[in-house]
Amino acid sequence: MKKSIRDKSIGAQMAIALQLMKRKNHQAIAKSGHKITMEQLVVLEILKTNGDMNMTELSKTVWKQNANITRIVDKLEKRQLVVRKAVEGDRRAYLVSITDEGKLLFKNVIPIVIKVYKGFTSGISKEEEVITLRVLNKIISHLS
Amino acid sequence: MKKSIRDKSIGAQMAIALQLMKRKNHQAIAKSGHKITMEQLVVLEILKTNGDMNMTELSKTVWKQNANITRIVDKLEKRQLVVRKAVEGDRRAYLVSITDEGKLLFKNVIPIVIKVYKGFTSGISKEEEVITLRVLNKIISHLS
DNA sequence: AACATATATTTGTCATGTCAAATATTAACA
DNA sequence: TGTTAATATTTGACATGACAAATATATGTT
Repeated sequence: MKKSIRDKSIGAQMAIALQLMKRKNHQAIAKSGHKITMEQLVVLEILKTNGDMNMTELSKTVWKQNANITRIVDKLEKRQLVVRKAVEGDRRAYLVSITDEGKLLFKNVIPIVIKVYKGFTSGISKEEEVITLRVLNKIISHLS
Repeated sequence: MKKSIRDKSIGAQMAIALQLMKRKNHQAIAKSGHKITMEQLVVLEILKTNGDMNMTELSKTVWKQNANITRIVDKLEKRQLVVRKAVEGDRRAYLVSITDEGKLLFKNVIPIVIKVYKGFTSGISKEEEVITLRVLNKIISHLS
């Protein structure tokens, strides 16, 4: 058997699995008539559970770069799912805050994503899940 | 503990790990003075190990959509790392073929990627690796 | 042969990712 | 206090991802 960067390495399989996963989620969400990307949904969730945040906190929490968060928040704000609120005492920063509309959309879409998730993780034992998470977290800590 | 689509789910951690991994690879390659993306590198490898392929075969092999492969091959061809060769008997298709220059670049870049890979997968036991691969492959098969 | 259908590939549009550079504002220090 | 350094955020240029529609050519059927 030939070794390769693709063939059966954790990195390679992760890339494939993630891509399929995102595609499936996008499709399920679109089919439901909603219009939001997974990335946007994650930002909504973070704001919903953690409360208002500035851009830097937000980008750290979602592990994305500031530039990307800027654009995601732009789109969410255009649809009034979040708002930027001035921070007194620092005119460089502001807080991003989820709106009621944002919360509602999140509430409607999240069951779709959960259903998809359950679908493709079925048949994975508790032990397998624990070990896989441990491995993923090791990788993350090595990389960050 | 609150459950969430991000918090500690395999999907969420995969997304983070993969992103960091790709970033690290890009950085290491750039630092070495070479100029190629991981996606392009994977296409080169596939062509190198599997021989010439048409676009449809190529996209299936790398699990990407045709549209994306078209653009990746465009860029590789512009740098003469691959060439498109006519297929006799079917003027719709052609074969994509890696050039000597492409092989050389691949040979030079691959050690960098392997080194990065070893770095972030260190401390993962054989058993953990096997189980993680099994889980990833289950997910892939559920999704495809 | 003529027309409909299937296959192979590309193109357009938009969302996200990377990096580097630009802005704006605040903090620090000589 | 004035200049420099640090922070917070955005913008620009480019690569990739998704989907749908457009092209071109082959194939199948009547």
